[in-house]
Amino acid sequence: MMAADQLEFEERETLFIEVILPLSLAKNYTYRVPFDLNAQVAVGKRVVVQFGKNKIYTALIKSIGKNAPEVYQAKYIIDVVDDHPVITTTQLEFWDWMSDYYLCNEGEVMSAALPAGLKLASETIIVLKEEFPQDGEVLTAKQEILINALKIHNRLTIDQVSALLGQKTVYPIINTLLDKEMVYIAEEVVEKYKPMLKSFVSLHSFYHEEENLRQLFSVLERQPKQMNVLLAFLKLSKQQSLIPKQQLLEESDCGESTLKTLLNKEVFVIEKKPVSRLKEQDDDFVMNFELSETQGQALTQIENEFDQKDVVLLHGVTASGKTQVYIKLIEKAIEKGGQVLFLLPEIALTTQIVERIQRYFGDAIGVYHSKFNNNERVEIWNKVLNGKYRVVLGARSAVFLPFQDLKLIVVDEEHESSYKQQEPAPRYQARDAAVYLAWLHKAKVVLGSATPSIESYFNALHQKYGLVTMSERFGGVELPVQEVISIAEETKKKKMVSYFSNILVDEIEATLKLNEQVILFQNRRGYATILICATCGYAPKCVNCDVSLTYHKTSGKLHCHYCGYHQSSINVCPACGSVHIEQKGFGTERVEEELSLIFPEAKIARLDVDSTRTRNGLQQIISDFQEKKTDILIGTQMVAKGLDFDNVTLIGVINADTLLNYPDFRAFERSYQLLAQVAGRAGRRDKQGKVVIQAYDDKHRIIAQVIENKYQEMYTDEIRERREFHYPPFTRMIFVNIKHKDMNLLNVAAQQFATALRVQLGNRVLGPEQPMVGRIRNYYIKQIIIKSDKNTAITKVKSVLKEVILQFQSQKDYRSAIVQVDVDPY
DNA sequence: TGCCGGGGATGA
DNA sequence: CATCCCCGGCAA
Repeated sequence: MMAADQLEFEERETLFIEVILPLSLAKNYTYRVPFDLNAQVAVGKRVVVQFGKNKIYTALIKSIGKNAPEVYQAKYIIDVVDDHPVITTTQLEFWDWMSDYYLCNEGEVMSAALPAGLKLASETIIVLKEEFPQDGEVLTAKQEILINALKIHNRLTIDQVSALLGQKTVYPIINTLLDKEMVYIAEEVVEKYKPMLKSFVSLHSFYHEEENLRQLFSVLERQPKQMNVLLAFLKLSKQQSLIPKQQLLEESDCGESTLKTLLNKEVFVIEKKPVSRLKEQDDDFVMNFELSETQGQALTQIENEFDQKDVVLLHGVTASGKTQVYIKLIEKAIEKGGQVLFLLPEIALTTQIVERIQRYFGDAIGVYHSKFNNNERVEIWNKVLNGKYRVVLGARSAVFLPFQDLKLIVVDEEHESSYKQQEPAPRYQARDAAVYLAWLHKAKVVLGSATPSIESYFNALHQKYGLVTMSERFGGVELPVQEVISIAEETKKKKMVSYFSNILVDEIEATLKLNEQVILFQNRRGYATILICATCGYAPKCVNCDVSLTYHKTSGKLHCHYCGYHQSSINVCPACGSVHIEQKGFGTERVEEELSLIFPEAKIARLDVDSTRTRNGLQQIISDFQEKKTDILIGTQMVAKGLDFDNVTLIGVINADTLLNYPDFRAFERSYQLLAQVAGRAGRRDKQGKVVIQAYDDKHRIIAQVIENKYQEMYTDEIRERREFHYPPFTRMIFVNIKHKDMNLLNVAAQQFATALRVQLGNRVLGPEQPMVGRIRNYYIKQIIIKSDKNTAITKVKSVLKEVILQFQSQKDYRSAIVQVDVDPY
């Protein structure tokens, strides 16, 4: 028990808190707590602080101390936002690990982890002073514009002013108006999360007295409409405690006006209450199923492995029914009272698997991915925090949710590259992060895939993970018939119609006749990859990046796929004036066009980043295809990722070579996974599917291995090469990208950086070298690769790297260089 | 991240 | 010379 005088002392004690700001800052900052907020501060709560001259942010309390910083005077915090911590201590540990492992700032982790709705930042607004001196003031044209705009809009943000005046520097102008005392500046904190409010109707407390209510009945006898509303209300109130206004109006079949009269008479009162915007699930709907023998065995094996190992790799061929096994595992985990995280590649979250699992687990399940808006994400966050959600289906960022008691993590399609965040920092691999997160919670992990990543399979074979294999397709679904076509030979025999071999065309025709659907895979978007002048060889390039522009016919423009730059297309060569412009290479757009010439009747849709850019584009394309509104779906690798369509019986790969020729040590692994996944989409249930793969290099070993379903053989080949050439999993890789606008300065800087690393790490350091694309968004790029073998402690490598970065950035000339670190860049 | 001040580019 | 833009430094 705390003595009264001690409490007094505590209240008067000055506290200092270390906070994480959601910005890319090298260190955390310390603020001072005013006495009256002492009782409210706690680790994991958010506080409002001023940072910089007048910006206001929400920062997160990381620790609370009693010592004042020695070298500076700490500012006071403005307020404490939360009643209860929104971040658990486990999460803070997880953040710590992430910033440490992936070599980034805690603020960057915080930015990635918190849904935008939980991060408030202030915005500077300019407001007109009410009693500003009228007339008499001589204004410049720009000041005039601004004042006039303010007279209409009352308040403007800095961005709006900037747009209004058409220039970036606006502060000088604003400052002149400040001096004239015509306007003032305010910081407006936008509370980003807004609960959804719904109007509920209740009876005025006066009528809670039975006598009064009886009188009301007699009063309303002559107003049948109002009586209706009252009766409807009483009827509804027997069934439920809260009566939504909307429901009452529907039930009583009356308009707003009748209700309004009753409100004016103070019979009813209206109250607005926050309601969830998440769709509630029917939880009575329980779908029961029995596991097949193979599935049952897999389940038992996984559970047995869990006795020894924390992570189990479930290697199950496509259509082996891994999902049912997951469901049983999830069920058992939540029976024990814990929570479950089910990770899926982003795109798979828009589809059937979600529905299936949602239907099974009812309203104890939450879905979390980037297509949700801010408010919805905050609501999901809170439901995970207070334990209402027992299961969360989510994309990679779901690893940041505030789990209380995680028992199991399932990572489906474990090999998917979309688990790796590329940009911005933290460049984390959600699958690997999940393994660490599970360790924090003492939870178990299942990694599932039909084509496991080389590193996971390696871990399984080397006893780090358990391994469970399902090699039988569920319900005896037959493997698709696969056919490889040599584009070179078919061309020679004149059996190619544009990009399609006769065989593929015939197959498409046959499939459409049966009213079945087709997926065509072409791993390039746009229309033509490049335009090139046949006379002089000139090819239009991006002004910001060192890449050729891709021609998009839909927009009629040349697009840069790296920075988004676009310009109108050319008919005449700007270099030599020739009109012979040739198109080289082709993408999904072109395939779509050519195909519609061959099959003018067929309904064709395209699934790529371009066609799914709009809010519901992706969902629309997928559901149209599912509902058979489209016959043929042409897509980039998006079509391979966890999409299941029952009626698809033909898959065509237009050109497998683009995948195989990709200059990366993972190209073959990726090609195998992609082709196998694409092929796996053909023919489910009772229909045997067909796969047609077109390639110039039709004898490639990867294609043969896909066709013959020889994962192990592919693995053995790959692992041999990885060992020989010192690639992961035999080494760990860290990419250091250094960027600068000045090419010469960059060259010197990168060279020096590499030399500094070599002093301590020797030949583990490779480069600097120019990456495939040597300039993006006007920044030249050099890449240094650190390959550390298994025997070198990676912590040592990282601390050396940190040191070198620090030392590098302390040099005046190099301050403007951007250093980006990517740990495990795959 | 966003603001400030300094220095260089641009232009009437 | 004024105005704008870009860059580097800095914030507790």
